[in-house]
Amino acid sequence: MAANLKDIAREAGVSVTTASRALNGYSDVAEETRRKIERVAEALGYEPNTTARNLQRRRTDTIGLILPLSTELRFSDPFFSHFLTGVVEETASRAYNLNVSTSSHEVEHQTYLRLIRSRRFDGFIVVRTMREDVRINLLREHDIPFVAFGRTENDNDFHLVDDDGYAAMRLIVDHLVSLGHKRFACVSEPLYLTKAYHRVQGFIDGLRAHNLPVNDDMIIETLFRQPSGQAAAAQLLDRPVPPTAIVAVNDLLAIGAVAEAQERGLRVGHDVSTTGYDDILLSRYVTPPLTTIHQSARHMGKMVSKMLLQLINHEPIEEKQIILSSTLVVRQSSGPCP
Amino acid sequence: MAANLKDIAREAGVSVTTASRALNGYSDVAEETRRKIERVAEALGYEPNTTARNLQRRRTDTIGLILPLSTELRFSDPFFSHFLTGVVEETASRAYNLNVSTSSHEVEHQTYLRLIRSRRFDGFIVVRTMREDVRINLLREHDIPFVAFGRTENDNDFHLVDDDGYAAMRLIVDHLVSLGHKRFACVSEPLYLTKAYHRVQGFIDGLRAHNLPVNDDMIIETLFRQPSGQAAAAQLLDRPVPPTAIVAVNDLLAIGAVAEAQERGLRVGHDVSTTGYDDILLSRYVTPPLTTIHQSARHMGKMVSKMLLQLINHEPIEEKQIILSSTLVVRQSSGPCP
DNA sequence: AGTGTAATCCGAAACGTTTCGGATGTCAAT
DNA sequence: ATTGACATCCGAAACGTTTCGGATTACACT
Repeated sequence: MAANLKDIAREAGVSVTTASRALNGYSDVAEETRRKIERVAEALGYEPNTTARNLQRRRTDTIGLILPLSTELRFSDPFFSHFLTGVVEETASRAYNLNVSTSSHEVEHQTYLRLIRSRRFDGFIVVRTMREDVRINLLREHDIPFVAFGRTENDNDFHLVDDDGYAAMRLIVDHLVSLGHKRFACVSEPLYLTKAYHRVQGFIDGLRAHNLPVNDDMIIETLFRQPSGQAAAAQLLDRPVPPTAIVAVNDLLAIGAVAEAQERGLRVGHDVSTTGYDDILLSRYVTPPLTTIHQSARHMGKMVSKMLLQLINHEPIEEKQIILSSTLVVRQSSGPCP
Repeated sequence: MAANLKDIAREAGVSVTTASRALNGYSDVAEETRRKIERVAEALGYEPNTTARNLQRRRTDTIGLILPLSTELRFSDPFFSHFLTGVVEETASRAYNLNVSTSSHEVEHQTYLRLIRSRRFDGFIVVRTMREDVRINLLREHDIPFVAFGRTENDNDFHLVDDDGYAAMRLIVDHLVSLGHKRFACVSEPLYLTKAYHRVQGFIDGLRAHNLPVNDDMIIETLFRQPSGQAAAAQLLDRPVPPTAIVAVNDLLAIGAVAEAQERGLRVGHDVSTTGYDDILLSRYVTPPLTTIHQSARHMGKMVSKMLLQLINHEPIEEKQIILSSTLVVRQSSGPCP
């Protein structure tokens, strides 16, 4: 039903070759012939069959983004959906396709192997990097273009964009220390995630820099969202000597912690201070509004995509690694130490 | 570098045909040969080239979802990102690919035409339906499988999933009337969106059912997010006889309205009542928590995808149109009429 | 008349897969 | 020896595009 090149060629009285070359702007076709072919193509509603073209060109103009869905689907995370917005905008603006899929953690290795070998994507965006990341190793071995959103623990010799969670967390600690806090706790996502790990390291080194004691039970490693934050806060506040400052590695965890404190009749920002990270929309509207770290998820999504497209098309890339610094936003969830 | 069928065939000492048939489970290949071929395929890390397979099969196992990006990118909308989560889950679980792209409103017609003709997708998910929807007309003309998330104004003879915004809005009005409210206003997204239109109709008919007056200036048509809601509320509260109940067609608009009321020193839930729609995460955590309509975005995303996959694969579909009823969630942003 | 050049055009192969329509060989039954 | 049935294999075409390497023609210049 849909017209193909053969139809055009027949209708215009030329060969398939000439039809193809005319429509692709080659110079060895007469102006008049070209116009004729274009007229026919227009009339028949011709559009090249993407699959056939991809096969011949040995590229798909498609990039893949595989969401790791482990314990909790990371996708409904507000921060991540902004990131994705940036990715979609950038890829669409360069006429690339974005393919979104999921894979559970257990089969991630096979999934990537299958996707790489089936030559479906010209490149990958790797999100939610882990300290030891099998996906990144795989992509490197196969020499497939990719850009990671985040780092791994050691060998970071690949293209990536990340925010400087370590430095940002030190800002948080400095801020709380300046408010007089001395008893700290940290609520973290799983530490196999590089992002969480860096933030916790920043937390620890921040305390050390102020000669404050650091010990293991100050850090609670849990999952990603409010219920986890709330449970962690409950555990902390039950202690004989509870912390006065609870530092969470993301906003949702902080919001859970705030809820727990409030259920116990504590005034957040007075009796206890809590901070988040990401500056999702929510954090401005909760009560009290959350002190947190602002980063532009959408912008990072754009940067990652842009770099990947440059990589795929062998365009020059200024910086192979981009580490963005994020800023502290002080709101009312943090206040002087009681 | 990546092995193809020819490599396998050579290595296993059979023809390409036999290699293909062996790996695709045809019965006319000897058990021993099959095992040999499978061994070779495994050893060479063979995975069929998706593009070549797609070309031959005349299908791509890919569905398209084009985000309309008009005045405000609808994608960072929390409700929508949950919807997308459902879509991703469902498509991935059936080994389909999901392709996400954007198109600005002005060129939507061309974009769809191009995508349809280039045979890139086996089907489409149409989101954010409009009362007159050119995309739907186009897809119908070309006889391409698609499922819409939402209805159009008149001819709805296609596959769709929607929530019953009309009925839900009547629940809202009933609730507010039972609290004694008489002076109403409605803050709406652009009315060319069927969703907004239905909700506003429910609002109007709800008032009529209670013999309350309805007039044009009770309804403010604006954009999608908090700033628009705030501006609309400002306009409403500036009136000589301001409304006591402000009904918004989504949560973000309601949150903007709440902010405006609070900046004027009004106590929301006492001096003025405000309601939202969608029950996004945020609405539970704002102060006061928002009375709203709960719908499961993720579930709807799953249903839309499921129906589309059934449609593509000619599986039986129980219901061509699914209209889900949503439930009222009463929180503290609505209270007795002062 | 022969040569060179430029402008146009096109046949055929290639990308990697699937599948139609046989071909070949074996073996039992006549 | 012939036939039929069955198991196993494969050549070649097809999907729709791009592109390499000429082929053809026209025309100007020796």
